[in-house]
Amino acid sequence: MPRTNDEAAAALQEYAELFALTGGDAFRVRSYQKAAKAIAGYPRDIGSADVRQVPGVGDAIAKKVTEYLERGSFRQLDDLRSKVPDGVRRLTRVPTLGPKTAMMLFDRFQIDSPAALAEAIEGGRLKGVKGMGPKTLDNLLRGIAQLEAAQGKVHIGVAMEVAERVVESLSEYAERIDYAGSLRRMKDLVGDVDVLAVASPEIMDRFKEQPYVSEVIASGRKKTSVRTSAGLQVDLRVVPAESWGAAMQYFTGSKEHNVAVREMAVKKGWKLSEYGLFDGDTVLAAADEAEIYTALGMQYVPPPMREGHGEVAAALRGELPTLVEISDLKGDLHTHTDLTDGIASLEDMVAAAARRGYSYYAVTDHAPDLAMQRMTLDKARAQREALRALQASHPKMHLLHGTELNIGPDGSVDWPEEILAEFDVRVASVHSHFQQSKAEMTARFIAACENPGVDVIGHPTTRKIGRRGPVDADWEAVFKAAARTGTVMEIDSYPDRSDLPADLVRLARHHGVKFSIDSDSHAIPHLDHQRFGIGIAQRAWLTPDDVVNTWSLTRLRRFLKG
DNA sequence: GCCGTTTTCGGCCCGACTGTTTTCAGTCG
Repeated sequence: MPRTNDEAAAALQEYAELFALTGGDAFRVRSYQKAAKAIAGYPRDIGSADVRQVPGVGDAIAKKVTEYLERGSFRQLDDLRSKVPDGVRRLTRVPTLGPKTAMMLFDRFQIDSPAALAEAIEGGRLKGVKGMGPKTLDNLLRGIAQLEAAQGKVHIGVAMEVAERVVESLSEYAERIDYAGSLRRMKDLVGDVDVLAVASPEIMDRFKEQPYVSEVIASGRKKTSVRTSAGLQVDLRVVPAESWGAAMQYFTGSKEHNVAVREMAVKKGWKLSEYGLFDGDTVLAAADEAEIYTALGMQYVPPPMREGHGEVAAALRGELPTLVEISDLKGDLHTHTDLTDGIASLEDMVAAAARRGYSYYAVTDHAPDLAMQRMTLDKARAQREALRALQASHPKMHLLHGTELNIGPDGSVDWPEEILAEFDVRVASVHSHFQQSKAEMTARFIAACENPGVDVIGHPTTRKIGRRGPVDADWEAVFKAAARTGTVMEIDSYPDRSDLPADLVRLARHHGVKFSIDSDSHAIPHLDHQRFGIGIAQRAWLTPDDVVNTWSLTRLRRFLKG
């Protein structure tokens, strides 16, 4: 993963936001955003490639990026950063609060954080302000509450990038090094990153020197805690080589899982700690994590299952399911191209998918009802022809032409059944009217499931971590409808979506629903995101049989409607 | 600020919803 690209893209995105906040031209804002997106999704490292090759990057942006690569910022960004307090930018994170309102709140009321805004609303300071009626204020308060719910945590995509970077940057100083904690359990929200190392204490100094470290919180011989530039806390612990496995077991958690495992040890008259499994002074297991589970007479419990949801009892009975693995996936059923809001061409996306060794691959660009995408039936059909023509160059991978439909407020989708029948895969997703009542939303999803032209419900809860909460629906009723109609529920692997989340996957599976683990790729690097979807699936104890895109194409086609 | 098979200027992703307004600004996907 080209990290330089992500960082440069983040700087440009920040610049776009600041530029918008200070009343900059909207078309230029869009240019910066477009370039940021293109750089983030560019398959080559812009540190070594010419950034001008990236579509949407011209002379002016290339100059900014070049300066950023040299010194970690650029002049115009520094200027705007000094003009706009950080808190104003944070204000725009509140749903329904955009740049105009944020700037007004700062200029007129010196409000510079979501917390200050909540205080001002509750104190009645904004009563009677033009454009700020009771409903608006109420919505803002709810938005702030939502924001605070995820506070201090980041989604797995951010945490994984930090963790992998820490591990990579320190591996030359360590005999062993790996991340543990909730990230290893593949939780969708991560509060901090735990890294364990077998190394000499000098690794702590090397750690503190890393460019991604913005603040050292605490530092000793055994443990150092830092905050990274992404705002995430990382704890590095040096552990003895002979207790590596026990330390991984202990620091991977969860607390509930560890309590249950330790109880097993106690029942046998043994003791389990981060240093090993002991019978008195005798070491029964310590260096190897799996041996600890074996010594306790149970199956090895994969980290995503370690949540205290009965996995210890199941492992003792030898009844843990065989979890779906990334290598089981035979394809991807939800991806985009630059025909709509993706940034890579059909040819490039298909070629990248082929390199992954898939047996099948569906292109599912947006359907017309999402007006901004300017999709038409003619364009979709032309894309289908182009895809069929590409098939000859990819003899090992079956190309499927799909679409991502929009589920309207009443549950209907973009096209009538006879048009839907032309597509190989029909994903249908909610992209509007997020505020519907629970009853309306439930009826909406059920109607979509009952549509014979809908195969998969895409990113069902429509949440965006840190930005938008899930829609309200009676999921039990929706899943029953999905199971009854043979409608697949998607596990959208895009890390800020992680949707369905694991608890809902578990509920859906209980009702007999099948799943597809899709990347929802909008650029070539996004194809990698399926690993996050696999994490969700494993947390929900899914087996390959539960996941339709582990199946052969023949079985998949038989299962899909129409 | 970017871009070009109407190419160096003049467009650029469009339309709908929400809450407010009395005709529309702001926000979103």
